[in-house]
Amino acid sequence: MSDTPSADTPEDSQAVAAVLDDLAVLAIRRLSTQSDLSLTATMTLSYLDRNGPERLSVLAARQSVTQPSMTQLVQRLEREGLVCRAADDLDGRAVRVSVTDAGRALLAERRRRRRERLAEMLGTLSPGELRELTRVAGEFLPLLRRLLETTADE
Amino acid sequence: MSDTPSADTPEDSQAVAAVLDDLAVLAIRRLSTQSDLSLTATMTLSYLDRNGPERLSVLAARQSVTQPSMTQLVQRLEREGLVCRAADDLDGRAVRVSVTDAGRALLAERRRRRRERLAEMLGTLSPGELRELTRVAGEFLPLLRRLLETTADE
DNA sequence: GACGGTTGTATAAGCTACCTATGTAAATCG
DNA sequence: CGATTTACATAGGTAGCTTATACAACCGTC
Repeated sequence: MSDTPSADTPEDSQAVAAVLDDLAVLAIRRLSTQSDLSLTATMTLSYLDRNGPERLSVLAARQSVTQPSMTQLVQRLEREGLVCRAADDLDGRAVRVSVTDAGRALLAERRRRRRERLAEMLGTLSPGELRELTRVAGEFLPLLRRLLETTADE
Repeated sequence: MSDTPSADTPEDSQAVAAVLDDLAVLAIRRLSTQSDLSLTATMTLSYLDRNGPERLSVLAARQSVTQPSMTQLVQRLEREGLVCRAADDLDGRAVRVSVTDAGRALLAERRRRRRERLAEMLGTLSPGELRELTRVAGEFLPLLRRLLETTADE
C-alpha cells in the first residue's frame, strides 16, 4: 500500500476518490442487472419512501432535473402504479407525490437482489479478507455519510 | 464459492453486503451530477484509453449494451471528435474504434473536475475527520479492488 | 469453387428520459 | 386590483437504450 500522505495535501483526496470510483464501478457494473427503473426514478422513489410525500418541484430540485422532466417521470411512475398524486392542501397549483405500496415493494425487492448479488461476490473472499472488509466498510460508511451531509445544503 | 462457507460467514456476508450496498448507492449519487457524457460513453472512452483500440462488438459486450446501441454511441462520439473508426485489418466486416486526443483530454478534464469537487467537499471536514476518512479509505481501497478482481466476469 | 451457416455492423422503429420553450392558472406582493 | 412570480402541464427535440431486419464478409464443408 502507498505511503500515508500527510494531512492537508491534495493527495488526501486520492484514496477517497479512488474508493468512490471503485464503489461506483461496483454499483454500475456489478449491481445493476436490471433496467426496469432509471437512476432518477429509483432515487425519486427512495426519497419519497424515506421522506414522505413531496411536491413535484421539490422532487425535481432534489434529483437535479428540470420540472418538466420530473412531471413526465411522475406521470410514468403513476402509470405503473408506483406513485400517486394528490392536490396539495396548501397550494392549489401544487401536486404532492407519494410512493405506493407497490413502489415500496419494488424498492425492497431491488435492494434484496442487490444485497444477494453482493453476498455472492463476497463469497469469493477469504474469511480474513471478509472480516477486514466488514470492519473497514463499517467505519467508512458513517464517514462518507457525514461528508455528504455537510455538503448537501445546496 | 458454492460450497457452504464456515458457520458465521453468511451473516458476515449479509451485513457487509448491506453496508456496501449503501456505499454503492452513495457513490453513484455522486456521479449523477455530471451530464456531458453518459455513463456508457464515459466507460467506453475510458476502456479505449486504457486498453487501446477495440472492435465495436467487443465494446458493446464490455459495456453490456447491444451492438446497435454501441454503433449509435460510437457514431455520436465520432461526430464529437472523441473517437475515430477504422476498418479492422483482419476482418473486412469489423470496425475498430480508438479514442482521439480530444477524447483523452476530455477524460482527463472530467477526472480533474471530479477530484476538485471532492477536494472541496473534503475541505468542509475538520482535520481530524479528514485524517480518519483518508486512513479508512486507504485501508478500504485494496480490499475493494480485490473484491472487484475476484469477481471479474472475464 | 459453391453453398449454407455464422458473424459483424448499419439502419429503422419504438420507448424512456432528459432538455428548452411555452402556456395556463394559482399565488403573492405592492 | 394589476403586475409579477410560482407551480405544473404540454410540445418538440436529442440522447440512449431496445428489438427487428438487412447486408456483406467470413468460415467450414462438400
